[in-house]
Amino acid sequence: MEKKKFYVTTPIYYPSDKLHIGHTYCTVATDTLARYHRLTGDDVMFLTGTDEHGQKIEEKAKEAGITPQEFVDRIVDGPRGVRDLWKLMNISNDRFIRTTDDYHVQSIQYIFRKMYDNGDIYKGTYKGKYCTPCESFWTESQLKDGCCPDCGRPVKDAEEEAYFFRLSKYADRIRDLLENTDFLQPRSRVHEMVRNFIDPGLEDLCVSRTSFSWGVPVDFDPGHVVYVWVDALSNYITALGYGNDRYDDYDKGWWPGINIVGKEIVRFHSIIWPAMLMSLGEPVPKKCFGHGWLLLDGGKMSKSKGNVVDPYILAEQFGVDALRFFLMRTFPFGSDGNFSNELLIQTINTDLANDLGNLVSRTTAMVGKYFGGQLPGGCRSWEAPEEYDRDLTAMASGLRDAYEAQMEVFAPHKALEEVFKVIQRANKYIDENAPWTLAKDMEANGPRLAHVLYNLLESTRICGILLTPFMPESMEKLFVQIGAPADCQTWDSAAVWGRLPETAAVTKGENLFPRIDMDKALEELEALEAAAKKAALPAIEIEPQLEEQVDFDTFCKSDFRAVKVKACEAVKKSAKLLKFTLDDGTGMDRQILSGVHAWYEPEELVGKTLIAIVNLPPRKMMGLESNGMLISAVHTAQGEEKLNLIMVDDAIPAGAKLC
RNA sequence: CGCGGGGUAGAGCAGUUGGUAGCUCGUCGGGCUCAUAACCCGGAGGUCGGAGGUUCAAGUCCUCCCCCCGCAACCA
Repeated sequence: MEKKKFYVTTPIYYPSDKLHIGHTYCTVATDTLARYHRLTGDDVMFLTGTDEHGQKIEEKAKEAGITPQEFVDRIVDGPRGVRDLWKLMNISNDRFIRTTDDYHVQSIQYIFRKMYDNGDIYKGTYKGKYCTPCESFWTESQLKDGCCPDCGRPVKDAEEEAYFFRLSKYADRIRDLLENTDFLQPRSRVHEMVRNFIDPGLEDLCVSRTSFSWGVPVDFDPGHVVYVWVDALSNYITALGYGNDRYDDYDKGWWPGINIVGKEIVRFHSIIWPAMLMSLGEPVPKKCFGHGWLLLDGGKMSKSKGNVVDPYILAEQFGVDALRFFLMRTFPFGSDGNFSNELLIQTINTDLANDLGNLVSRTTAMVGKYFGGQLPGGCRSWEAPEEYDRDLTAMASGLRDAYEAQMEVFAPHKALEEVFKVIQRANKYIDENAPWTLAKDMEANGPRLAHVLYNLLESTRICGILLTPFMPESMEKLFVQIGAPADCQTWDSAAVWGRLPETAAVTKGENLFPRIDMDKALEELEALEAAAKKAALPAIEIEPQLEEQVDFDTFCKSDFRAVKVKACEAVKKSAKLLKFTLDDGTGMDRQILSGVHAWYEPEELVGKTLIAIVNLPPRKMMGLESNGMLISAVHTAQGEEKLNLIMVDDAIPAGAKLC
């Protein structure tokens, strides 16, 4: 029998900035789903990628002084870029599409032309508010106080020639798709879409731009580039080979698939995307699932707020599997959730360290301690099972079905809850049997003890299989520790109690999930985040040069002299000021105050030859008189101001004039 | 009346078709010692935002009001 095909996608992310924990959440969720389906025996295709065109990226690249292609290459393929992140997070995507890939561009042109040829794309006039200096069109709603949101200058009505997609033509079919099928999930999003966009009437969509060039060119009308959403949404089929020769999976029946998306882009995926497919005469996706957001302090995380969470730091600090698990376990998929480092650590400690890790640790330790790492044959069965024996085995035996029911309705958090009920039951089972008491008389109780430990191993085996999609690496380690061979790690075996060989070789290895010291970890995180923030700042910044010129005579009025430091001390009650006593060659000591204590200790300056301007009018600082100013070179490094006093060769006599 | 989501123990959250209000952390007390100062049991703590209504029965359904948060055409 041919395997069932399961095609699942993440959105393609917009690489205008580094990806954050929210992108990671979505990708981990999709990965978990893909791994789950592979486990159940489906033939899986898992796609992710990047959406690389558009005005914003064009602008960002310009700011950075590189081409848009160089810019996206850096974020996608560069160090700690998109691909690195997915590698780190152990994402098992089969394919990675970039909208700048040749084959995709070829397909987009094919798709655009096909929709044009069948009459669904037509040439019209785009009317909007135009900001001339920014060369940008804005919608009414984007305007800030009626002005350009970028530069704040007034906008004017303007028109440009553009192509439009007959979205309105498909309004009824889209409404039917949303209201009368289970295409869009969770159901609550349906109402939102229908009320907001279908009810007021779908307008035709402007699908080309002439105001910028970083996009897929409309091949039959130079000057126009394809609207990024048409470009982006199509990736789900171009990656299968629709309209190109690179792949032939579209024809092999991989489409339709399932689109997992964030709630903010449900609109595009549940209205525009199906309409495009209808226009192309292709089937709409099987499902569109709009998951919720991770919030920070109850609000949205955003670059502008400066509160984005870096997945690299968390994965490196706590482990990839722990982070993956936390994301899937803590937040109901489909609604928003509040992210915090405390919650992350707490979840790791409670579920992974205390419950699961400790269960494996104590079980394997006892098998080692009481039976030398191998249970005796015959331990699988027991003549007169206790109530709690039956309870544990019943729960573990039924776990796979309960888990499956939740996974099938996109509720990974509930699937995990089912697994942890069994893990908690197993911990309790240890107490109920008190193996350490049984072990006191091995002759009488050895067989019973072996049976108890077998039940525990078997329970962890079943849990381990079902946790594999969430924490693939850790579960591999688990299987080694409990001695479960490959045929005891399968989906089928998870539904059958007693598949673990009685005499499996059990080894107590490293702790699977070490307990985390909350206070210490939070402190370290804070330091890491601060360091990352600092590293993100420009390495060196210098003051821009003055445009205004100074005439020679004016310049010559400044009297710069070499001066020698005779004495130097900190000014009392001042954090910055140092008091210099200087030899300026006149034979009279000159006193200058200078705010350089942050960079220099007084004693290290004594004897140095510095440069000062000596004909500034005297000025009082902290009650002391300063006669002139010491000259320094100033710049900013990683956001921090740096200052270097100008020191010259000590052979230069005090009072030498600079000119 | 733009649309949507939310307001449940000190904190953070679950509560599917209405039927004794649960979970994690914290807190208090007890047990155990195999284990990662972990595990197991028990207690205290909630008029489920407010008001009204339907019902034998409402956190759950209906109406009105208050508060918070998102979205409103290129932020998962």
